[in-house]
Amino acid sequence: MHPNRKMREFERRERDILDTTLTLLTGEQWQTISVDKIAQCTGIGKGTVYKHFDCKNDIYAHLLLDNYRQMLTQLKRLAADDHLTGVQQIRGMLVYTLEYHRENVAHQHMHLHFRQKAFREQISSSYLQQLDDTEEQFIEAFEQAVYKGITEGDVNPDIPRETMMAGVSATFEGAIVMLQEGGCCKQQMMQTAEQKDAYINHVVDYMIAALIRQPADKQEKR
Amino acid sequence: MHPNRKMREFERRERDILDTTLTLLTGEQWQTISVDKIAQCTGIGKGTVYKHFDCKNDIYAHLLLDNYRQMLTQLKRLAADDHLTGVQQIRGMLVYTLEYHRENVAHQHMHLHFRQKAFREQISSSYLQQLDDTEEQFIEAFEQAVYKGITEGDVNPDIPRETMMAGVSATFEGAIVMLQEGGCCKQQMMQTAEQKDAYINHVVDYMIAALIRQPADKQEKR
DNA sequence: GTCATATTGTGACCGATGGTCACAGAAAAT
DNA sequence: ATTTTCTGTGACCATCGGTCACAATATGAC
Repeated sequence: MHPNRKMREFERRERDILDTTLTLLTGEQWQTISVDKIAQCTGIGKGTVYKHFDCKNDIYAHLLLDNYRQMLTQLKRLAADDHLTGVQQIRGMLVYTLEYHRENVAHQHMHLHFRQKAFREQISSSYLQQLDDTEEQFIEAFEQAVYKGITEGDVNPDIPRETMMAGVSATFEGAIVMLQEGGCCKQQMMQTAEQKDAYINHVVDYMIAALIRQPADKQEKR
Repeated sequence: MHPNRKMREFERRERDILDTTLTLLTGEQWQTISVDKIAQCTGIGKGTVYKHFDCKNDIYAHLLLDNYRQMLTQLKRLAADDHLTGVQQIRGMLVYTLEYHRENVAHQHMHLHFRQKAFREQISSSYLQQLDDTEEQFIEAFEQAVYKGITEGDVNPDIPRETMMAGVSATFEGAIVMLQEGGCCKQQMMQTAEQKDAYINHVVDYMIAALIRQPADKQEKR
């Protein structure tokens, strides 16, 4: 009983650290939050934090992983919903994920941090692998919906899979970058929630259109 | 004569700092390069560096600006080339810029750094403005080519400008992220130059096709 | 209840880093 | 030759991520 209780307390402590960090992240940037501050706000010593995480960025990685898993659950739910057509599933996935990023600025920053080589190289390999695995599952869920769309005759089956995935994932990744407030040159373009919503709709329309369009080589004259 | 000579030496010194930094960047990441190291490798004192740049990241911003301007020159050259159709100009611009990122890993990292809110908030406002201005000019050159493509009947004029630019810029921005080695989940997908080249071609095809395709709403059934 | 042992939390400490500034030394002016 | 101006410098500071010897607490034996 006792060792079990200990373990639960240890895990509760870890949750505390993560929750505290999340709270701090609503008010300031990751870079300005020191480990000492996290420890103090959690009400523990700095050394204790390092009993739970190997390095500062592992805390960040853990939070990101939590978010990824939450999103993945929703994506899988969409993929399993047979009331929807493939294209509707695709649209639902894209809109859900982009809106998630829009609503959760801290997550936006985490995601972009994760794309930095230096960050990926520093976090524990365990976190790196889990994060990559989860992203892989995003893609699988998406491709499943695409396949459904093809069998239903909506998605164009002639688009090479590489071209399609290269385009869609790039557009998606870029949209997250562009959704940042002041994250791009046209600062005034992405301030209000309405503007961001409009942007999400445009970009999703663009991606959907790319999936259902006729093959490009019949139209383009080089 | 003397004050002039002084000024020239001062500027030469600045070039030295930048060149040294660029050299160091081929071997290690920006985060692991200390200002002290830059100063020592340039053969000057650390304090002198801060006579030229207000903060460490300003050096990075200056290098990025140099690259942006170099690219802009080429884009403008393409936009002014009347031997090319609008679509050819568009393709040239996209391929050139993406290949520039592919060949210049240091620039890739600079560009992604620039997308981070923390970085944009720290660098001098002068650099921020110049960088944003230059990006704005990228878009102008691109839109000029698109307009040419429309008048030539290749680019679909019915695509709402917002949808088009939202999609293209997102795809473009995302492609840069994806081009990173180990920058995304499928590590093995983007290692060799051939793979990256193939990726660039796919993603450019995708973007071009998006510009010349028929309006989406006539195809999609919601 | 007491002592011995094991486990876990802690904050002083370390090395490194970005940034500052008083001052030395060179150049210009007189 | 002397004063004045200006520029380069590195010692210095504050901060931060990370470590570890030790303290505090829990566990177990008798």
